[in-house]
Amino acid sequence: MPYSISDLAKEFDVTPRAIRFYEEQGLLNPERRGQTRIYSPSDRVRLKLILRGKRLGFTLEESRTLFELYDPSSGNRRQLETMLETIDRHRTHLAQQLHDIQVMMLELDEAETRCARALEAAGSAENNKNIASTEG
Amino acid sequence: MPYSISDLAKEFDVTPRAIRFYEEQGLLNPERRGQTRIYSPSDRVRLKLILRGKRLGFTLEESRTLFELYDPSSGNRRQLETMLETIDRHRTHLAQQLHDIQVMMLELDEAETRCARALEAAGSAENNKNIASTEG
DNA sequence: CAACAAGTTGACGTTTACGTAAAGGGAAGC
DNA sequence: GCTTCCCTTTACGTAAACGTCAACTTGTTG
Repeated sequence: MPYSISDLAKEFDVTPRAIRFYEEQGLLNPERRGQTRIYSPSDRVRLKLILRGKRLGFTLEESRTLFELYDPSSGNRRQLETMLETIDRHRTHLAQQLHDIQVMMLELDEAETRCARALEAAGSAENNKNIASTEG
Repeated sequence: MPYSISDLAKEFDVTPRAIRFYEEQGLLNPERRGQTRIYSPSDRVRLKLILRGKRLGFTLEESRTLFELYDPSSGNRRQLETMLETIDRHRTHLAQQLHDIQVMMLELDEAETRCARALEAAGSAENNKNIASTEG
């Protein structure tokens, strides 16, 4: 059930150095057996969330504040309101990204069409060359 | 119809320094009147695309290669095939992000619920205090 | 027991994407 | 003509997120 640092590194295709760095930044807190880090399944989930955050362009700092949203019981009224604002900001951000992705996907479709057309043209040109050389 | 650097800077909420940097990296090529940069509407669109790329976590380098996809006529067969691969990579990437966003939106909903509950609890506690102090 | 693999802690290096002066040009207004 | 903007280039500084040694400890395997 527990993982070594290289277990996680291999599974998620990151370096042990990166994982240690996330810990240094306060995003992970694995147990230790002596000096050696021992990662629990929940540490593993955390790492997963960190990497998902990275894929969405979040800084490690942002991911860290997102983690705090998982435990709202520890906050006073003021902190809870800040949390709600944070959630709203992230929602807006995600909605913007969602829109960006959809538009870009359409553009990729168009780009693919243009490329395919250009390849076809190049292909037929090459065919002509081949025909010509075959004819010669 | 043309824009100054500060026009664009204001419109897109970036610094002139950033815009000059994008040019330095080969992403923009505005005309000049003397030394002064003059941006056309298409330069403006380019800047927009750069910033959209940034929102999706692309490096400037990646955005630059994406721009090249807009003009496939200038490529030979080998380059066109590379372009198609690039398009496919980006599609996969965007699909992953799309998924990440959807999952995270659900998680934000849950987090909001937890926060609201915690606030409610804190609120009723405060009410009790108020009642107690009103009662005293 | 020697060697090797895998882990550890510094500590400095690197890339990306700008920020931040410094020093100056050119036109517009008083 | 002087000041005030806005623009310019050059150049060094910086934050984030690791990469890359170096030097060392800790099992474990031949």
